[in-house]
Amino acid sequence: MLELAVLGLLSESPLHGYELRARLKATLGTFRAFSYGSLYPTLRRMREAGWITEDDGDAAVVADAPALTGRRGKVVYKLTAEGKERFAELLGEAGPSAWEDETFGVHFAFFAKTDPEVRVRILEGRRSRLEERREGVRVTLARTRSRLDDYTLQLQEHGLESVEREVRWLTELIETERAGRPPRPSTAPTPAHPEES
Amino acid sequence: MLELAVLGLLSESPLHGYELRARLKATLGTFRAFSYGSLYPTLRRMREAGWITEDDGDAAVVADAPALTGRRGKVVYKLTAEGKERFAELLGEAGPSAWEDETFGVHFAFFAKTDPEVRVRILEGRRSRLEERREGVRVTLARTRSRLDDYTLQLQEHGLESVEREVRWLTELIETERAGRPPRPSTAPTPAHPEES
DNA sequence: TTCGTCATGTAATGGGTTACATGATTAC
DNA sequence: GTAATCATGTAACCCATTACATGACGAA
Repeated sequence: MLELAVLGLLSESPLHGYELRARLKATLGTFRAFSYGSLYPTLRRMREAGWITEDDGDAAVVADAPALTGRRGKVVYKLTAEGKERFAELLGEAGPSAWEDETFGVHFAFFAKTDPEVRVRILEGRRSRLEERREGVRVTLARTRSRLDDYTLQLQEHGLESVEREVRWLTELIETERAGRPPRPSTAPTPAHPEES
Repeated sequence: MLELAVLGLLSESPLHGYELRARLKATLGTFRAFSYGSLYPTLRRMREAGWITEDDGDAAVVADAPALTGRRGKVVYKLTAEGKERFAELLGEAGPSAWEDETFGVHFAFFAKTDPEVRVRILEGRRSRLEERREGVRVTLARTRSRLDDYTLQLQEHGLESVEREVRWLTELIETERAGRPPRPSTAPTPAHPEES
């Protein structure tokens, strides 16, 4: 998960850990957040796996002081050839590993670099996943509705509506994909000031 | 998490593990699912903690065959006095542990058994949590919008709308709470047949 | 008699989090 | 010179998952 996200971001430009995390936030939005406690170990593992290397960003600039006692300064990472391969491999996956709750957002975030056919298969896979879930909820809801208290019912229905909303979103995206158009976000330019009461 | 859910369900009636999982699904809906691999160990821990006991459901019925070789038949669990206390304690929590993403749904599911004042504080806590997140996204979105590709943008905006939707939902619930009314779900009785194309 | 579903459980593993420790750089 | 924020990292832990193993029971 984090691995894919890191490969994706580094495929655009070399970055150091701290900056990487900021980009992660900007790229994934509400979908997911990662802490340093998982980012740095992941970077180490990826380095050990040979997918990234340290591209000593400003090492030259401070080339006098460091000498002994392990580095001190930004550690800029960049993709290796194997890393690019690995990224391509992950982008090609069009199974559950790409459309489950925890993973879908990250795959979607790199759709611009994903093969159009893979995109459609992932969108469809996610949609049927959600449709299954929706039907499951509808069935148990129909069976248990009368026994549920107001709050539980409220929770069920809010959940159901969320799923239905995402299904509609996916359907639109799939249609757009089939038409070969890019998904132009038609939304207004996001009001700077919230008008919530 | 699972612990609270189990305490909540057992506070209504004694249940065995398998049934417990079905109720979990019915109660939490789209919010969360648990596997047996976490349910059974949790039940064991809770038994060891003294919160639940085995209320040998139909042990009497099959009282001849079992004898040696550890049980075979349903293991029905029920709350102990300590379990009820623990449940009340968890229901009283009105901090982040009740309104974060992973926990909110479970707490909400047992709102019918939660003190009205605690309910409002949890709803408000969750709402400001989401408002923070919304503002965070709005800010980074305003800063990076032009640099984002269509898909990333699409993801951001879908996420933003989801958050806004939940904020509206919470605001309605809070108003209803303040008015002292129960949250009657006004939605139509859920169409049995999906009319998705 | 065999298939589906009800039912209970364990072992290995995974993928993260929190809290902590440390130090460099920038702005006031 | 000190506070904020940039920057890197580790250790302990948590809460779950997957895959597996086992077995009872009812219906075809």
